[in-house]
Amino acid sequence: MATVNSYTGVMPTPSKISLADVVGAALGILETRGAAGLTMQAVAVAVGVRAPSLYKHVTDRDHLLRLVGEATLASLSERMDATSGDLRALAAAFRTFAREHPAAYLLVFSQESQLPLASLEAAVAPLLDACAALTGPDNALPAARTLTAWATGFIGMELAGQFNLGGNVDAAWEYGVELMVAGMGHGAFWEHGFVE
Amino acid sequence: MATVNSYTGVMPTPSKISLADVVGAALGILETRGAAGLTMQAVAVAVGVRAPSLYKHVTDRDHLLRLVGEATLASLSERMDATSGDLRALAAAFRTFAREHPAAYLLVFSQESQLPLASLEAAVAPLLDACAALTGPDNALPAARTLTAWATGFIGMELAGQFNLGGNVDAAWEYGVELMVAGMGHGAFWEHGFVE
DNA sequence: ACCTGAACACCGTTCAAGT
DNA sequence: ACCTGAACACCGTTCAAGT
Repeated sequence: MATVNSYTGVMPTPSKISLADVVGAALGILETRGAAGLTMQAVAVAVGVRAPSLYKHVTDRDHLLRLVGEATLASLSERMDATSGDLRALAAAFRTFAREHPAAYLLVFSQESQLPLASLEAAVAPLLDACAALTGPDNALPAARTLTAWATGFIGMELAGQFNLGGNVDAAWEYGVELMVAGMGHGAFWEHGFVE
Repeated sequence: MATVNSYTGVMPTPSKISLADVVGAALGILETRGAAGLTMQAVAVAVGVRAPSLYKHVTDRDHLLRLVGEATLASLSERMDATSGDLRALAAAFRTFAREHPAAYLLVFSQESQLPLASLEAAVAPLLDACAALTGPDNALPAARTLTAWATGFIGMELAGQFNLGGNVDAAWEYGVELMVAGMGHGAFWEHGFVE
């Protein structure tokens, strides 16, 4: 009895590329050639196919970018979960990931990401927990927003090379971490209460 | 004696558009249609000319974006200088400007800006001074970096609509400001000293 | 000396036609 | 049922030709 493989002349051609292939190739191109180099054409070449064929696996370039972003978030989540849960360790893991995968990081944490917030929050959840542990429940949300704003802002500036005044960038990072930890620890400065 | 204007048939055609016209049109398009809508074609139509003519005034689309960014930084600088110099007021002015001109703000403070750092620093200089007044000279630089990282990160998230957990976003902003002010005021948490 | 039409290279995307 | 070539719309940019 003939196998499917020996019969390709008769059977409908089985697809030689999977969605995982496409996303994987896109991730590789993103890291080596940056976001601008991540063209449908480049992905097609990488997986050994012509550009139009990609639309069998992906509705859009935007769709592909979203899948790449989700894959990136998944590995970031892994990394965060693997830390001790200490706020300093979490912040360090976050920054390390960004420096290792700058283009993928920026894809996720830039304005156009449009990722489902659920996955984004899952990745950052350990950070929020660490904040809540310091502030107590009432100030947990504004504290978490302060921390994530600072971290993403710092990393964005670092990746953009906007820290050109010299000085010790690592020391500035640690200064920020310690300021956050200290401020969240005793919230005496915060008299207004949370709701206006 | 014939004026130049009455003689246009003979004189080399005087340019009907100026660089200021081009930059002004680009600023308008940026605000109304966003960065993606800011095409050379759109600018050309706005100033009443065909796209190739723009290259008489601008070497590149990148060049045009840089000019737009510099114009944006100039008005931001004005705004910052018009405040009292108090750190809370400066931060508020910065955020207000970003919300009034989100596309222009993002053009300047995103990864691809490539603006001369001199003008960028001029715009933020009052912020740095306010930090130095709180921390003293030794910690001024890391403190300023912490503050600008937090502010740009917060605004970036706000403009991207990434604050979807409900709660009071304005309160989170003020929580952050007060945490910064308090932390910079008494730097007791910062034992390491600045240089490692 | 400015402006223009035409052209080029390069995108993303569609679709009828191949196998 | 997947893949392809050809085509389309839309970019930025160049350049010879108009005035």
